[in-house]
Amino acid sequence: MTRSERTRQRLQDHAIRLFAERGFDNVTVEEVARAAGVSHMTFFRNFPTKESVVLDDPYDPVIGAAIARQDSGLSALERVCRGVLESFNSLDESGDETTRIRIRLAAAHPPLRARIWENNHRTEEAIVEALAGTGVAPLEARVAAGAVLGALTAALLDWAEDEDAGTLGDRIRYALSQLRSGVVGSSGVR
Amino acid sequence: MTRSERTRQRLQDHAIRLFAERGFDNVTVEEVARAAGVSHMTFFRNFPTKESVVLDDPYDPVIGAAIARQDSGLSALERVCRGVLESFNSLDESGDETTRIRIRLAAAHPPLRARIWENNHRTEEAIVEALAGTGVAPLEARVAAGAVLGALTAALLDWAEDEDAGTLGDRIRYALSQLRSGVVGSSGVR
DNA sequence: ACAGGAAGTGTTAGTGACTAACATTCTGGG
DNA sequence: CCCAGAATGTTAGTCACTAACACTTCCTGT
Repeated sequence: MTRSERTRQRLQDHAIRLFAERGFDNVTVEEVARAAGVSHMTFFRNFPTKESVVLDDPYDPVIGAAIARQDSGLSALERVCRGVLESFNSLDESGDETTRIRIRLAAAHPPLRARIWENNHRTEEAIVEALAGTGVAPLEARVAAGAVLGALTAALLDWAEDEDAGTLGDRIRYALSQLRSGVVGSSGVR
Repeated sequence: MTRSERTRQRLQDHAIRLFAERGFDNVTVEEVARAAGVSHMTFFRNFPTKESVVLDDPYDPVIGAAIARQDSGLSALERVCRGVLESFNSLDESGDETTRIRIRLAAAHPPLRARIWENNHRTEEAIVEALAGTGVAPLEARVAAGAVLGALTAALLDWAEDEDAGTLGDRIRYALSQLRSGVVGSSGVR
């Protein structure tokens, strides 16, 4: 781990800690930087915005690859579901407790919460690209991605705020299984 | 229309115009305010943020009411779909061209695009409340709402950027019909 | 070990979104 | 016409974020 990477890690750790202690809006970037022993310029060289230090995780390539791997005989929606599930299953199930703190911070703060969708948009693009390789139209891919990410994010935020929820993996599996079966229940009607 | 309402309208019109002409980031709040003949303080008394002047539309109560009206024998997902569709059908199909400009502005600008989800979160809460009245659990309601809003928003953004797309209503109907049928296509597998 | 360039960092000064406080003007009902 | 309350302006401030430039630290090849 290079010195620069350690600085970045230190910045993120102190930031999360201070935000959790005193609230996102009551901590300045200057304070975070000082706590990590650097200047505010170093903060911004490592994180483009104050918000990004909380919402920093690059899952997109993994998800894109998993989706591209799905059987092209399945519907776009089903392939996205399965790809997302596989991606999360491959992560450490024990889960980082820090992840929960970070999601909770975001859930409690509307601007942060909104910005989760900047990450989701990148993931959406990765999904569109993965599906385009097997001939799925962009709009169809986008709608499938939007639905799955919408359900997923709802479950994620709910999980973070719910004190005695189970594991994140369980929550995700539940949300996607609901999405998959949700429409079938009405198939006889109209 | 009171004078205050007219000022607000003038602010929004000039803001959208200037943003469309020169880009969101290249217009200051001060300039918008001057164009509307007021000071920046008046701008912020009418709109909480610079971003909110673009993303201002309160559909939530309409959607909530439409969902509450759905047959409780249907799945949560299906009820949300139908409620959203009914709400949009009841709007003027001719559609405001301004709406398109506003969505296009948001689509092209990541921070704005993200903030669409602050509106969506309000809509989600309205949906959860509407479904709670008929005994649907919050998490189930949230997942259904997230999926439908995710698909809907993807279609909306795609529509705004696509020059020769049809009407917004058609686009929405297409997106939701894809969501409804998307899972069924895989019902035979696994 | 050492020169030298690259990469990381600090300082300073600036822009622009947003807020608080208070003085001023305007508006609508009596 | 008058006056209470709402709408607006002025001023001064905080804080996120950026540009420019000087400085220090690290790494590489010899």
